[in-house]
Amino acid sequence: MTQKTISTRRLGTVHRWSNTLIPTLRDAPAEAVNPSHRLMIRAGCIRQVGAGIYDYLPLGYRVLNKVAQIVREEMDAAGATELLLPALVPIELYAGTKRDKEYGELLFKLTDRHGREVALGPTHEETVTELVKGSITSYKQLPLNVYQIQTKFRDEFRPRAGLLRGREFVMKDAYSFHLSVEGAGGLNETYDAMYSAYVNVFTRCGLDFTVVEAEAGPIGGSASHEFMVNAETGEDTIMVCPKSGYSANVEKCEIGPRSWSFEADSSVEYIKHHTPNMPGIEAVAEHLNLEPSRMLKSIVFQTADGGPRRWIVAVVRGDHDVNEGKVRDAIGSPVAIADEAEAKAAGFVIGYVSPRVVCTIADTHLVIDPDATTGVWATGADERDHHVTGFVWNRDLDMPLPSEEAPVAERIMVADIRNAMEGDPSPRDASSRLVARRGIEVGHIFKLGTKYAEAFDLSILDPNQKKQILTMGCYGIGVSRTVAASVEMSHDDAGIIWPVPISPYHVVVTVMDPKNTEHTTVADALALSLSEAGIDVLIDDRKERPGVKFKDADLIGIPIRLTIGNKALAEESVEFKRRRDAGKGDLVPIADAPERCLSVLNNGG
RNA sequence: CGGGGCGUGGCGCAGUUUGGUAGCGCGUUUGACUGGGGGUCAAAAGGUCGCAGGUUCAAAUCCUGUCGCCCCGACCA
Repeated sequence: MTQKTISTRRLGTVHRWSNTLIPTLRDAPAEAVNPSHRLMIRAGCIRQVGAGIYDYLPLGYRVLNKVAQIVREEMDAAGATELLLPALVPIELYAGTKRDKEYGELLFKLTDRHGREVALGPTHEETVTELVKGSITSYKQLPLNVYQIQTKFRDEFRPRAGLLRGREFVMKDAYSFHLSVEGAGGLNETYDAMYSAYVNVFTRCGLDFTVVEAEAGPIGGSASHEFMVNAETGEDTIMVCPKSGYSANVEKCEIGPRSWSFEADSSVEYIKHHTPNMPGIEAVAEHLNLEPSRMLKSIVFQTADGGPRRWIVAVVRGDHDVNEGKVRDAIGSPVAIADEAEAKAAGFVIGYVSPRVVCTIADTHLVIDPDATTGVWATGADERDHHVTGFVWNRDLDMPLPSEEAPVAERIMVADIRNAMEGDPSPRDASSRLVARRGIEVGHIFKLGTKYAEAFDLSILDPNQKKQILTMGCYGIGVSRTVAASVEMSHDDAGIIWPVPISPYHVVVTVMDPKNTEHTTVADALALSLSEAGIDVLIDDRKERPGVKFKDADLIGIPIRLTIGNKALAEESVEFKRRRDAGKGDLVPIADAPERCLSVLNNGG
């Protein structure tokens, strides 16, 4: 008799604590500092192997896989398809886009037995571009969006905070290819689809997050958004307008209109002071006994657009920070901090530069932040070891000054060129002020444009038989970082509190007395019916004291605990407790338990 | 890349100043008692003190070098 095999699928997983590896720790290793790092180690999710290198133990790996699976489903639903790229990438590929230099030390490099140089891929723009170049032959195959979920490598100078900044980490990267930016099949369409997919991913993961406008960064490109998990312990600062909903990375955040003028009391005396070895604002301010906010900070940039070099002196208030991206946007050309030797040769006294250089050094332009206009200032004396006080723009600068009506004068302009700060006017609602919040970047989407396609000459004939360079987008999610971010976002003194969708198990069945067959029988039956409802179950069948099991259950953060003990069994019940509730929970008839679990899990645990 | 700190059983730490045969708590193993929020008692296993060299009769301890790890800053998808 032939036996027919049918495909079956288990809905939920049932594991026994005694059969898996969950080495919980009462104390975290001294070197772990961040909540996610400490708790994930204590909960037996990860172990440190080296700086920025970790083992993923079963518990941690289950969470990682759940996040990855959600990412996968949403990417597939948004029209992207998965593939796998190599971790080992020949160095020539990165040399093609000069990123072997741009990444510099961040790139893990190794030499194989034949002396070839190979990099451990930190990201794969070059690899996919090369792949697509060799495999796409017609514009009819566009648009195309492919992605991979895999380990990436970056030799971070200072890895830290556990999974938040490792040297080896799991990342999803998607790359899209288009004939155009606008229109059907264009970059914008896919970018928007990815944006929605990302919102879905992080919502489904159960995370509290904010989408912010971001700088494109060294990867190149135009528009860019970051997805930030809201957490006090986050490394990134984001600015939010509570009224309009505008939010942006602090590096990108615009500042609303600020009124300004160059009028000031010109009766104050202009005095030169000896300030030996004090190129910094702080020291000078202290020496002259005034606030840094009464000083001007003048940073010398040079244009970096390949054309004839111009000097750009960015002037902000002493307590503010110049934003290079804003300077670039203001003058409409890429800029870089001036080469110190060249700037000195041109006559800049680096460390003691004042706005007056615009009058004395050729090809020099001034960009002034509104907050650095009106008033009487202290600034450099354009002379080594000297500063001046009593600097007044409209008296001490022999050059046409702009006004609010005409913010660009001959070689001087006023523009928003500093980093936003809490309390600054919102750029979207004049009546509102910006608020600063902390976040952890878990996703980033970019419109890359043609940078990589050009570097690899990735072009194709369009319907008009014209050769066209392809336009690209790239979309990353830090999968392992997302896991850590969710712990940063959601934990308490007792341990982790996993969001339901990414929790390693949904229910932990705590068996009070594993030697009591009634206990184990009920536990097994319960686990079975829970798993049939699609619930992942961990049975704590260890011969441990109840206190140990309760503490561990809290530590590893499973959303629901069902306790099986004599007290509840006497009433044909189990004890039901949500992780986020305090106390002992309440009795639920055994037969009703799966229903109850399901309804609580469906409502976010 | 600048500044600081730390390497001693699985984890947390003492011992280093002033050299003298390595200790505590937790955890682990065995037994007994116990049995609903990290229990008690008893017994036991487990460390060439990161590594290498030097000084010394003698080095966890002093000297030199080296490797590793962490924190702050800078930098950074």
